[in-house]
Amino acid sequence: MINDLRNKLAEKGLKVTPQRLAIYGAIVKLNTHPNADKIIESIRKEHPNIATGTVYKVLDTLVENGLIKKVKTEKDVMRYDPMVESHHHLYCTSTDRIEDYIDKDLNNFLREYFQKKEIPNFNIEDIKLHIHGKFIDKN
Amino acid sequence: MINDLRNKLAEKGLKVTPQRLAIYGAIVKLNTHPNADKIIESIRKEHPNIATGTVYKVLDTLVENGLIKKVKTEKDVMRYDPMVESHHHLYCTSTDRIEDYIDKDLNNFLREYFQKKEIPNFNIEDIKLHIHGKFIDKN
DNA sequence: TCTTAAAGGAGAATAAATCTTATTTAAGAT
DNA sequence: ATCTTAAATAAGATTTATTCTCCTTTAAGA
Ligand SMILES: [Mn+2]
Ligand SMILES: [Mn+2]
Ligand SMILES: [Zn+2]
Ligand SMILES: [Zn+2]
Repeated sequence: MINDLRNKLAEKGLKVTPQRLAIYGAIVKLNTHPNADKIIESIRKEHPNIATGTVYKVLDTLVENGLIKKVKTEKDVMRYDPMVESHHHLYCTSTDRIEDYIDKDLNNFLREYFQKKEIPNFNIEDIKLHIHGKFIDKN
Repeated sequence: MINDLRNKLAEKGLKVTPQRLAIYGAIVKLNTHPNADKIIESIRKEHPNIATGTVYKVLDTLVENGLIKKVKTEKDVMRYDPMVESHHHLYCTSTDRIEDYIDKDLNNFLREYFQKKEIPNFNIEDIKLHIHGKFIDKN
């Protein structure tokens, strides 16, 4: 998956740098839709000298090139997602946990639904569900 | 609608202050899911002396008491919504325009859909669609 | 190996939001 | 109508996430 990134960066004419690989690697490894701080914390173990500004810059670059996505939250902090295919999210209403929710059936339904029922004066490009609730696992 | 707020504040044991009325009134009047800055800009015309910190404080209070809602964005800034009944949003992908999307049929479908197809280890409380695309009006 | 534009490091700057403290005020009690 | 008091506000400092500036380093192609 890091090699995927190498290729995608090269394709786009972007330099393959250790910083970019580390940051992308951290987002994938953490697998928790981390924010910049969590990413920095993670990469500093192996690369103690990557600058904070670099992390934000790399995140922007990766987003602009479609290699990661931003995840919206109710807090004043952005989070990042290595899954670039359109999918939905489960938001915990009592913690900051965010998980992926993938549902092809639902996507198909939504596509058909909005093909029939057009929204006046609006051209849909993408639909994401924000599913709010509580995770109920043993811990 | 401002009188609604007076009552709701009183019900909750909160003081009815000019600041709270002005801020809530601005959100309703602007009708554009404004951010704190836009709200401040609007209220300062009539109430030039309301402090910035007060606006944020009041917004928090209103959110905590369910009188307004936060609206998530891809930017590092929170926006606010006077419509507290659960509804969906249209997000413009080229401007910061956000509009309400209300669709009872869709809500009914979603309720049924997720009654049948449960999400493992997750208890749904609310579902919001973020519909991304472009407004196509004449201007 | 050389060249060079792109990228990163360091730290200052900015913008949104929060916090602190003194002052004011809404609202209930007298 | 006045008094009392907890709640709310004003002002401005502070924090936090993010962005910017400027200089140095480096990836990648020649
Ligand atoms: Mn900011
Ligand atoms: Mn911020
Ligand atoms: Zn995701
Ligand atoms: Zn709305």
